[in-house]
Amino acid sequence: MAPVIRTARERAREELTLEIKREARRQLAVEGAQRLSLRAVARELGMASSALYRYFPSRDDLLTALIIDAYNAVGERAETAVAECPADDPRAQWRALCHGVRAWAKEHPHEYALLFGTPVPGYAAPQETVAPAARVPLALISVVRGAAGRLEPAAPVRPLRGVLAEQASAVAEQIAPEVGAGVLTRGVVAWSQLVGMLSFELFGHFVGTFEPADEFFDHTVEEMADFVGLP
Amino acid sequence: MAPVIRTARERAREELTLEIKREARRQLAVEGAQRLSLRAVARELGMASSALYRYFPSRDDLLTALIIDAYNAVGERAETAVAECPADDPRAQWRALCHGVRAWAKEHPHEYALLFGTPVPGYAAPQETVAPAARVPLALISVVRGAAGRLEPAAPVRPLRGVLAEQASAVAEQIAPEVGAGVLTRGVVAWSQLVGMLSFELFGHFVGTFEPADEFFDHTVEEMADFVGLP
DNA sequence: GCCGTGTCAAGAGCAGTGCTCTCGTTTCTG
DNA sequence: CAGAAACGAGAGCACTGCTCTTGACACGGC
Repeated sequence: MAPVIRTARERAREELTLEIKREARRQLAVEGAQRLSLRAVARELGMASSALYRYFPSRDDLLTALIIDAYNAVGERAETAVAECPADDPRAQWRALCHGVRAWAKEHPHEYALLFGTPVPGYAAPQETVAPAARVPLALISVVRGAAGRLEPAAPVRPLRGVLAEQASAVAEQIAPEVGAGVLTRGVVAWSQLVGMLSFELFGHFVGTFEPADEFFDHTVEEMADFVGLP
Repeated sequence: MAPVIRTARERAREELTLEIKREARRQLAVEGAQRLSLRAVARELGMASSALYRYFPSRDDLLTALIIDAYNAVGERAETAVAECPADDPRAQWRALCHGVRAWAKEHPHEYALLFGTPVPGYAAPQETVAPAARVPLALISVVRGAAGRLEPAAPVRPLRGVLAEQASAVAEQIAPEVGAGVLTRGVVAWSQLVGMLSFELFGHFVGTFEPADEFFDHTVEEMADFVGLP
């Protein structure tokens, strides 16, 4: 594909792009996306702030790059967590996935907030983010898929109706044709529950009640596995 | 308590404080918290920006005031939704509460983001926000409480252990002694699921799959009612 | 080897921000 | 009524994202 060796200029460009992202990520981790400043990044790198615009046309573009990297980071974490489990133990995979995502979120709270908190710019969710963003939910569905045929939801799944039935079937057909639309929908419910729970924990909504939330998290992961019907 | 008629100055102060909040809320609704600007508020009100600091010592304080108002708004919405249902129909109350919260969130997406999205300032969650913030979850628990004795979780509740058992018992004792710690914990799970689902919808994580999310929402509300065991 | 072309960093500058301080004026209170 | 407290306005500081221009450097074709 792309040649391994390009001109010195292009190599320098690539290197500087990485350097900028690295420093931006550092500042993001410390101060949060809100206070991420292009000028501060440039200052830290010893370059003029205007020079930075040769690499990222705007602050939002830099943030978008960080968002994509973050999605890929948490996505890879989820995928490897699943891969490290026995292939015939969906429940262990589920556990590992949830705990992996939580560990990543607690290590990078500001990046988590960037992904699942308030969208920063003018609602611009560029197309190139959707693939990385789908990695975690896809990994989650793949776990359910691996349990197809052995799924035993503790409570009967309510039948889907109307538009929802179509939506769920369309998604199931594309991603996990082996599992029924009802169970797949439960997987989505569990995914949104996971994110809601993590947001509560990281954004401070548990203070004074379920903080620290470690055991609450463990318990809920188990309950949601029951909910989906993982063996 | 406080005298009904104070000096003209105090009345003007109160009125201007409301006016400032009103204009700030207007800008918040249009632009989002990110772009809320003290100077723009002052400009719109025809006053010097410095004068505004006589009423709110900092931008974060103004935001905190808006946060409290928003918590109270959604809290009241949830409470009236419950109150308008038959007292002996917990499931209808649950439905009304969830749909009321969602309706409020869709009417005021930026205020929702202010409450449940990324925390804005340096993690400052002042003490005076916790009471308003608790109104929705308290209303939710009150619904479960009203069903005490008739609760029939479709799936058996996993026993709580260790720290979680203590946390849940402490909360239950203070709020809903009639319901067991296990069911109460399921209520908290449902609450976090509700917020996660709303965040997904409002922050654009459902585009291309479960958008529009109306029927998904309806379905999930029922499933979570089953999960908690509401009759 | 050279030289035009295009890329690059840097500086100045614009419009905007939160916030502070000072300075007269107005309003309340003892 | 006089002193005190509260008030609005203005200037100013340090900062932001972003644009435009200028001059230097590296690159590829001749």
